[in-house]
Amino acid sequence: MPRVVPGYKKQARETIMDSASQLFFELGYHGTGMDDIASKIGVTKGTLYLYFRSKEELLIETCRRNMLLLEDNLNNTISNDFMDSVEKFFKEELKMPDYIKFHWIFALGEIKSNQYVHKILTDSYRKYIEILFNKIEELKSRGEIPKEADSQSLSKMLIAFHNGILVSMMQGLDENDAISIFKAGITNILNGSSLVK
Amino acid sequence: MPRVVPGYKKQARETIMDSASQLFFELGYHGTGMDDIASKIGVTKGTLYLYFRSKEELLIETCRRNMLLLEDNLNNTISNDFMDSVEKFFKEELKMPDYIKFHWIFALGEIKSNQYVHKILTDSYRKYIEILFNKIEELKSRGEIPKEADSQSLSKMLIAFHNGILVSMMQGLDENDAISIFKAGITNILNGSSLVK
Amino acid sequence: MPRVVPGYKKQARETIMDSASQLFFELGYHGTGMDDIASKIGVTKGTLYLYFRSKEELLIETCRRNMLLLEDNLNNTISNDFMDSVEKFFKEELKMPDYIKFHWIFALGEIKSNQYVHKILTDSYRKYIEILFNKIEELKSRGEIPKEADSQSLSKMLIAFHNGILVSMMQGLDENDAISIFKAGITNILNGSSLVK
Amino acid sequence: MPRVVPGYKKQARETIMDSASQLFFELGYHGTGMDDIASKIGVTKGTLYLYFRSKEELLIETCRRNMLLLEDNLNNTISNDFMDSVEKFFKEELKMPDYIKFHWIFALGEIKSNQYVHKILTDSYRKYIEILFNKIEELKSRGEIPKEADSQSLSKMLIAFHNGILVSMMQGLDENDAISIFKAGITNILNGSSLVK
DNA sequence: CATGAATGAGACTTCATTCAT
DNA sequence: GATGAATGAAGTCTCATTCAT
Repeated sequence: MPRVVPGYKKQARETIMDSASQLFFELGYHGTGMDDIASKIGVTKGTLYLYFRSKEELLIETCRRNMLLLEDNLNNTISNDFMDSVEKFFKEELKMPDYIKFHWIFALGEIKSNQYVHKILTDSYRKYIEILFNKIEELKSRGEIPKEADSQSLSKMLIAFHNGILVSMMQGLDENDAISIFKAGITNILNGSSLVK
Repeated sequence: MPRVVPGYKKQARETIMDSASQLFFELGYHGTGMDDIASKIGVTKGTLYLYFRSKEELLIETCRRNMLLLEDNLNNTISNDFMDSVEKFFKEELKMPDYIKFHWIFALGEIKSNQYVHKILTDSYRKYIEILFNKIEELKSRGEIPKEADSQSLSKMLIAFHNGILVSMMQGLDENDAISIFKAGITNILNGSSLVK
Repeated sequence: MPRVVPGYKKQARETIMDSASQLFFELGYHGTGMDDIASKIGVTKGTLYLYFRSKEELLIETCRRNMLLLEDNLNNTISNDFMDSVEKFFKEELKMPDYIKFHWIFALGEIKSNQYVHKILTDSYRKYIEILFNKIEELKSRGEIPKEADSQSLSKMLIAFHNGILVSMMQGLDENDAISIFKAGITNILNGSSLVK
Repeated sequence: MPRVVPGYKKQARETIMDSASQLFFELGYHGTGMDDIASKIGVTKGTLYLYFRSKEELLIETCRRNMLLLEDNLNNTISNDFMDSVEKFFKEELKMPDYIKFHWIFALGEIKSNQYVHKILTDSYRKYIEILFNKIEELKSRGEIPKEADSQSLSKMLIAFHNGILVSMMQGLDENDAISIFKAGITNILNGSSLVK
């Protein structure tokens, strides 16, 4: 690890979190040793403790960072042309490495046993709802979605559908299928939006 | 534990799998000790090894059994009136204890590191697709769904949406919301089915 | 196990000791489980405790019995024609199953940690010396061995040589070689007996 | 344990092997716990695993090292005056701690159940034969042993006799007796060597 | 007489964490 | 800042022994 560099500490933390992310995703949190994380980036175990107080802190920080990366993608890609931007959003997401884009699926395994992970995931869920809610309201005001539609419910449906597709990918759904049913599903959900009371 | 009872051994295995299921779900696979599983049902560690060769075997058998319980619910509730039965299916599912209905979410955490869990989950995915595919073909033949709809894609969308809702519940979506958006979403997806090429 | 037979209990103990002997020899004392011993003869673990108070008792009794079998062979084969009888003795010994003829080699591994095994082996050593001592004195009185020879030392040499050959067999010496060097060695030792002061 | 010393790791391994050797000899391999080995040298169990991957590796390395120590003694003491050097060899051997000089006797207990121990012991046997064979051929060429003697057989006899005496010592033969019959026996075997066909 | 379910102590091994260097 | 030796608690699994049936 290089040092005496401004922001060095921050960079080192990132490097460690990358390593941890990948391994947590592949081996699970408990299945991953501090040794594994360290040797993957060519340092020794002890070094990790210079940057993170404990393995749990590393988990939490990693979790938080990865959720932010995913949210960033939503914020960066969503635009006025909704259908266009959902496609762009999803394609960008699929370009991310598995250990980022599927990160929250791994994290769900820790949600019951770690209050911090729990908070990160539920907060994130609320944030997604909020972002989509606002977008949908905007679409309503532009007349692209009927005013009677329930924006709350629509947001939740869109999120559920999106997450469900990622889960399906882990169970064998291939990427091209994922993209095509993602677009079709989103369209159907929005088209049928007047039905939601 | 009573003994010298016909089917006793099978019953004992079930008891152990119930205990394991709950704890795996709450603490994660690696976070759960054989001690925990044993003492939850009032026996000692050693006893578990009379019924399962190893902790991994216990994981796999538990996984397999729980997936079957979920599939059973689908098979038992699906009927001619599709919209009626999806509602029934989902309500029955929600009645199951968390450690059963959310079981596969926990299992996803092991999917990368255990080939048997991987197979169970991917096989299950394929089975769900097949069941829904057949049902949809039937609906098509009865004219309830346009013939142009792609049954494969529709099945995958329905599954993704369903799974996504369960994931959302773990992130804070409440049960009543879940039911109402489940019904609405399924309706929308099916109504828009003609759009899927 | 058949029962209601006179001497049944004795017979059952023999059967168990045979099983134990073989396994102790193949897997070592600690490497052998009560389960292994029991299942080899088609009974369950619990049964063994009807015949032996503990695994240690089983070890000791097995040890004692096997040493007696080996001594019996010496007593049965030794006769007036010494050179003839040593050959007969050795050939008979080689016919015994490995777990009997090499038994004491296995037992040496327990000699330091079990006082009873220790006593059995040292007693046996003294008995062998005594038997050979008497035989050699007899040979001396018949003039077949010079009177100046030290019968004690000769006995010890013969025993050492014999045991050393069995040890060599476990290290790869083949049976035919064993027989030929056994005869030659015994001859040489006796021939040179006048040299022992 | 001191550290950051050149060769520290090697030294630590030696210390551990010494501890293991003694305990294996006294309590047997299975009778010895990693705890015992560790606490004898004032470290904790975990430390052992920094130097040996497993208990079995520790056994094998210990076995190998001890056999080498014994071979070294043979190589270091054998010289032109054969009778003189056999005595020196044996006296040096007797000076070694019990857990070294009797090590192979303990190891024989594992020979049937561990292929590596098996190989170490059989290889060692072959090496001893080779060393002695060469020495005897040399003695023949110097006319100290009749040319008709079979060097192979003689080597095997000498080894058997030597090993048999060590076995006898474990069964109660005292050291002085051992030395005197060792010398006498070797002499007799060599003197009678012309008889071996 | 025989079983086999259950035990519980103890085995080997791993691993997050600490700390002297 | 980084190391790596050491720890000790905890994990999985085994096994001699007991006892109700």
